[in-house]
Amino acid sequence: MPLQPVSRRSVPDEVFDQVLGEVVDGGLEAGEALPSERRLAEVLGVSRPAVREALQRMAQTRLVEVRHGGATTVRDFRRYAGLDLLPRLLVRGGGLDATVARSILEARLVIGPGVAALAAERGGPALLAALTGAVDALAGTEDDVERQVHALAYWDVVVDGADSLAFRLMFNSLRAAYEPALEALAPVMAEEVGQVGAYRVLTAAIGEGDPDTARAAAERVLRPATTSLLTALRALDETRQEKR
Amino acid sequence: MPLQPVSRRSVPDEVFDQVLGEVVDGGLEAGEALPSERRLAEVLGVSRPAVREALQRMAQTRLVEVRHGGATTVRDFRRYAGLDLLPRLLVRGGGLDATVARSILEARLVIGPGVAALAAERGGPALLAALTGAVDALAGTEDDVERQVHALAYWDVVVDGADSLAFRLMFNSLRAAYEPALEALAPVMAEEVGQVGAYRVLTAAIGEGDPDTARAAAERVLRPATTSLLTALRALDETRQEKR
DNA sequence: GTCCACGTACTGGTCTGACCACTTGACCAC
DNA sequence: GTGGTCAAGTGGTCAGACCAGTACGTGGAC
Repeated sequence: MPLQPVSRRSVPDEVFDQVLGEVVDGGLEAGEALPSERRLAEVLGVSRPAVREALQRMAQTRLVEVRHGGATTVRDFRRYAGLDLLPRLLVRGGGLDATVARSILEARLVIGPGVAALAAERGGPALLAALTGAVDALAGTEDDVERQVHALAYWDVVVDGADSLAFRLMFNSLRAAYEPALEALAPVMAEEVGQVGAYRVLTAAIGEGDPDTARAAAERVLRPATTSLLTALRALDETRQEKR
Repeated sequence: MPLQPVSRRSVPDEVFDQVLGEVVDGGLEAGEALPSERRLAEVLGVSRPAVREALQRMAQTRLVEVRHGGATTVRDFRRYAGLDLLPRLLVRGGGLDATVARSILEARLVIGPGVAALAAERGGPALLAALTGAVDALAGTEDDVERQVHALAYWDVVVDGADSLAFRLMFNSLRAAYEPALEALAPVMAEEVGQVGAYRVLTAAIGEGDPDTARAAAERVLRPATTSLLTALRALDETRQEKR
């Protein structure tokens, strides 16, 4: 049995999550005013510093605007929130949000080839060696979860090779959304991470230093699973429509 | 003279910025331990809650790891930080960081066409109308700063049309990095935002609903300025090399 | 009557000091 | 060695106080 570290949620964490939930799940509309810190503290049965900490974190994420002397108001997260909010929006309301999942798949399909092209442009022998190592690790296991971990590590190397901070940070944010669901996604991602051959082709293309070839190879890695997942999501959506 | 709202930096803000600076500008390496909250409070001459608030915000950004009972340690921001850190990294150390600026331009060139393609796929007459309105606004001014604002608003509409939360959040993060420097960038961006014709072509392509045409049109909008800016950045870099 | 100044009652901002909960590492008994 | 114990240091939380800024009603000046 894989023992898990016990999770100890702090009081401000709890408050943060509750307020966040109200904001992203629609309990509080944009422009609406939050209760005062004192009032919130009273209602939630915690101290004011705890509430304060949570609200400051909300402000940092651009989800609320706090004005000294005035009320703290909710901002439109669709308009202002950053990519770091993605994990939270993906699991909105219990299960995965199909719309959000779709958007992540689409984004991946756009960004992956772009990063691969940059990596091909900039990478040298060292990058090729690192990629080869990563793909060997991928080939060395049969377990779907492990394969996903190795595939993620592979892309990590690609992003490093692209030598782009913007893409690196994007990748970090996307990974933060992806990793928690990694085990649950094992069955649906098996198709993709099992294609060791496609990864080898991509590796060779990047190694050759030709951006266009690398772009195409990356698309060949990502496209199949993306398409079938999008189809599955659409079917799911239609099922839901019928239920109404 | 354009009066600016006075900036009232709060104490935790100040602490946050200082610690953030230490972390991203290399004063503190990844893995290193921060001074204790009490010690930091003493050294900075502020109360412990103020320090605490700042550190919690650092933790939220995945820049430090705080462990109850143990020391707070610095994490590797290149590996864990999200896209929301981009603005801060762009202006590292006084001026713009050329490497980071380059990466943003490259990312823009990858994402813009991708978003345009999605918008073409999904948008209807309403999107076309909104885009036309945005491009008309762009055409209606000669001022380079205003043009940039309108171009940004235009892309905002495109992103809306793509109906993708992931791209929307990415756009928000990138805009947060771009907007503060908007005025400073007016001269170098003039070339791009002055090409009203290219925007009209893009608008028409999206309106027609053909993803590939839209992708190509978006690239024609973004490519020229991207290329010349990248060249300029490279030249800048070489100048700096020679100075050494 | 209209308008503006002002006071009041609220909001968030900050501090102090205390105590609890947890981790670490040294020490000690086995 | 192994495991238990304890003290010291760390973050976690709280209560209460006071400062600083904003919103709004009320009054007086015109």
